[in-house]
Amino acid sequence: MLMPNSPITLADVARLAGVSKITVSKTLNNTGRISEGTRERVLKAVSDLGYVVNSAARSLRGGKTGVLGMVIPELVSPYFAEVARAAADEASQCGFDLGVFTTSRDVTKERARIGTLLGGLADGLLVVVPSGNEKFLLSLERSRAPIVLINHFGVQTHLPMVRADSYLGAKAAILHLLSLGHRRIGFVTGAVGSSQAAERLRSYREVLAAQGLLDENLIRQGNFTQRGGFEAARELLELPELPTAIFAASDVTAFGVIDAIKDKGLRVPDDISVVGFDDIPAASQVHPALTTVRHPVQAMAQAAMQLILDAFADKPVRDTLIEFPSELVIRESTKAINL
Amino acid sequence: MLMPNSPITLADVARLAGVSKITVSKTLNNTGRISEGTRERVLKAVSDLGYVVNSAARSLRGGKTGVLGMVIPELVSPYFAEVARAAADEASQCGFDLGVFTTSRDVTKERARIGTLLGGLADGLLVVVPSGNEKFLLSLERSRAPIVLINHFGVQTHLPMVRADSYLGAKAAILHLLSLGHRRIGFVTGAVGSSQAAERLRSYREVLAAQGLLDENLIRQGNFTQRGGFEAARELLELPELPTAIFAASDVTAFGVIDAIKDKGLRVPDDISVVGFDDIPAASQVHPALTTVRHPVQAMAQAAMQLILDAFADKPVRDTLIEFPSELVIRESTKAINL
DNA sequence: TAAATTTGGGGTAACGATAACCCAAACAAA
DNA sequence: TTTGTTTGGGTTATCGTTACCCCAAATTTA
Repeated sequence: MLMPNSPITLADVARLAGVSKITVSKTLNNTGRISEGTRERVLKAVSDLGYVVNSAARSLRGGKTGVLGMVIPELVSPYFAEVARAAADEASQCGFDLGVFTTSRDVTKERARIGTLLGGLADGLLVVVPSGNEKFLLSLERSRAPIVLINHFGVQTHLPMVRADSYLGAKAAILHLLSLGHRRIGFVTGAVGSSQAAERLRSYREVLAAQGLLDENLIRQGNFTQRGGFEAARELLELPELPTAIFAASDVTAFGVIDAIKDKGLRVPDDISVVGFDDIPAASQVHPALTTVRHPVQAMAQAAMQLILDAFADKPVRDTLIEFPSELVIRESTKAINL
Repeated sequence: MLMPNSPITLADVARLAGVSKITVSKTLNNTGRISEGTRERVLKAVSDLGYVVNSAARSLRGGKTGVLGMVIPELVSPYFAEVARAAADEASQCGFDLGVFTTSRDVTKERARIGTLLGGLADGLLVVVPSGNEKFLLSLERSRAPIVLINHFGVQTHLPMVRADSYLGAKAAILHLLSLGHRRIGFVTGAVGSSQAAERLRSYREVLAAQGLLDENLIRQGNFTQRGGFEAARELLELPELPTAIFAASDVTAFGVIDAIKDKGLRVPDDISVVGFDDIPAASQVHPALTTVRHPVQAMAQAAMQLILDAFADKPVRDTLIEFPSELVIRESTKAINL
């Protein structure tokens, strides 16, 4: 109502309501005894003035801000976006706001961002695949605020972690293709340096090698992008003997693979079956709907939130590792081989 | 090094360095005169202890947190993800961190979130399409922290805004299709209630009506999802006389449309041309690459950041409205009509 | 030599909210 | 009437940082 630059404080509310600051604070936080009449006057004053608590002050005093931070490499990748969404949902359920901060895979930024958040802006932190070195993680372990690592496969740490399995999920996908009669199964890898991508590739190699079906020539480098999948698949499709199925290290990669197959005039799954990984929302919306391996991001987010809450409650969480199995979701992009 | 629960403060650093808190503060902020020797001792102590400034305290004192907040309906939508990415990039360039908060299109949440952020956690706010009512926006206008509205088309406000045009962009797309000889042009709308979707539809109607080509039967309801586009397109493809082109209100919708066309055994663009809207990253990565209307999100983010910086510098920004033209990007999904 | 300036650094208070404690008044019990 | 208890609410101190002001020593200037 007055100056645009006049932040409204407890004192303003107290003055208008004719009580002390403490009474206002107690009213808003439901601590202490307040008579009904006073409570109403206070609430009216709060509403009239449009007062909102200053989280910085509350945090400084030792209280909570009600904000959790999430540090994530990027948002444009559907998988990360989905992880962020799940975490925000869970946080919201638990009465927290989730602020998502991207690092653009830049270690310095990652570190700076986390430092800022820990510096009183957030009550806790969800850190997705930090590339951080050991010293950095050590410094995180010392932090006052609870921290949970998500999908971390790097250096050892005592910080609690939540992970999704990649190895067994990939294995299930390959076994599915084998059971459909496929023998020449191509693979488009994920980005170099991704530990999850490495796990998926390892699984592919081991399962096929065990069957005597491993052909290194059927492995092509992707990068988790659609274009990467497209180009890798195009190479596979120029082989003298075509693969009858292609396993892509991510759903987005699989979309590129499907594009390439269709571009070549072939059909999915009639000519070539395709399996993805992640089960991003789009996977079930494309045509043919994508057979893929689902990372249980919702369950992971739930577990991560629980760890945060446990830490708030001073339960011991150090060295906790919760790993979720991934699950094969069979849709329309895979089919028994044509005889 | 010591207790895990011992946040390190200026006082700790000061003690180790053998100086006062103020000297440490001055050193870190480059204010005041500090001798070279003292500076080095302080910096060493900071590094040894792993000190990070407590942003809450700094904010309370009247300083900046270095964090900007962005409030956005959701993250899973590629368009919003792209807007968030652009904003984060720009913020980063200007030395800020950007925390992204989703509202899940829930007005209460939106309001609560913004309140929290304004309460000392963020120095400024980028608010994307708030569904807020007038009273709420009024309360935002009173805020101490700078706020910029992005793509807001709702109730009037004095808050500075950055927008992307939808009307002219859609017009350019339709004119493009007309110039290619298309006369039966289908339209798949966006979500009900989206002001941008409404603009695009209005443009479609007006341009085609002006040519005497408007056929309400060629308009189908979408919802900005791929499935929505798929189903709407399937309806269009069952018309006795097929459209030769389909304009989708978003790229994601267009992907669904393309799926439906291919599913029907038809080809894009040979049988039916498709145009999207937004130019999300995937648009250029699919095959055929999507002809679409680009929203200049990077430029918008840049303008929004500039407004925030201007507000910091006490320049007047009230009632500023910056509108960016959208731009037709012609790729492979459109083609002259077959004769 | 005395006065003025610079250099380097510290003391104090304040930002806004709240936990812990305290204090009146009103009422009940003995 | 006296003591004890509840009710309703205020006082004080504190979180970590920094703006403002002050002070002592060193150096320069008159």
